[in-house]
Amino acid sequence: MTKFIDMATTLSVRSFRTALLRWFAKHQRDLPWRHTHDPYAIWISETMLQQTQVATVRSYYERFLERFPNVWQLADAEEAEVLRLWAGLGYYRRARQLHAAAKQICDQHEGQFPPELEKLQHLPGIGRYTAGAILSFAYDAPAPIVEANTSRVYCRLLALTAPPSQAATQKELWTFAESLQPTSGGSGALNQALMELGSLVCTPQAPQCADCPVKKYCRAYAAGLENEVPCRPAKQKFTALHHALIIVQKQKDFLVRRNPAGGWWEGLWDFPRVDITETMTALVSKKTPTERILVETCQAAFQAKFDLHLDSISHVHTLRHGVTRYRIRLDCFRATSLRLKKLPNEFQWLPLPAIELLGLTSTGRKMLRWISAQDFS
DNA sequence: AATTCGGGGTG
DNA sequence: CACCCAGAATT
Repeated sequence: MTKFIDMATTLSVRSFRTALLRWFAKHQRDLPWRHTHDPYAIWISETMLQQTQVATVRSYYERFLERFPNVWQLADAEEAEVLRLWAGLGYYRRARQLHAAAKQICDQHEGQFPPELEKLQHLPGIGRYTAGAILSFAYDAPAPIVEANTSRVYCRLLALTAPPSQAATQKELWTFAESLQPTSGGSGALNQALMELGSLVCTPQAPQCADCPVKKYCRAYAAGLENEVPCRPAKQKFTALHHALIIVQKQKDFLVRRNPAGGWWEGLWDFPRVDITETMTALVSKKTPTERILVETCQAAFQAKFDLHLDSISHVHTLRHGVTRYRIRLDCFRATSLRLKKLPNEFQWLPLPAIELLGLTSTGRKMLRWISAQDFS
């Protein structure tokens, strides 16, 4: 704290805050969660915003609050309904934890958010950042925050060249965030302003230092290091996966499956799919697989995994999508008939309008749109 | 301390 | 395609 003040010419943290807040008052975006001090609404927005961009969250946030206006209604909901409203946002664990936390808040805290950092952090899905956000935005309590935007802003203000992910750097960032907090109100606005600065001016690439209201406090700017700081993590390496998906139709119904516990997309619906990575890499190293090989592999994989025997399969579509460190090639097949002894109960036959209402994975929704455009009938 | 959770928007 | 995102929990 003193380090920063010493560095920042003769001006104090107070002047820093004033300059930042003046800029914020003029340039802040109009975001739906800035119109409320309801800790519940703020909690929903912060959870949705975890690792998810503002533009993506907007519509989800409004729809979710409309469906679950308060913590009691969320606690009383079916998990499937919560997942349905979350479908497409990703990180579905967040939705399940949100639901679990809502139940805890109703059962153990009489529906009130405990206005203490520690108790908030005991709730599933609420870590240090989210707890600080709820406290400062809802109650204007002096709680520091560090997330993607503020982390970058702090790193540049302090000219921290070490990787921000390192534990020691993290500690510095939280200490610095703490040192910026006002003691007599205004934490909420300050934290919002810090994030907004990171989002609009102190951007990851090509930060607009000329327009920065606090450039005179910035060590990176003074040293011409604004493009070097914060240092970037090493490039991610991806693992290639190959999945096969089947579209099976019985009159107006299509076969869909709910992902079981313990795997990816738990609780979300999709068209039946299997992993064929191993077989495919063994069969065709690098070359584009022929349709015949794809079809046979798909057939064998569904037989092995679900004891499903598919007839007359044809390859109809290919999707590519990313899941964290994986890059998945998804080959889609249409099977006109299948034989099986007994359909496991995670499967269902449903018409397209009913499938539309399920909590589908993103690929599930893509496939649904694709099928609707196909004139299968 | 590193890994694992999705998915979409943007250049 | 590469990069990035209002992180948290688990190992």
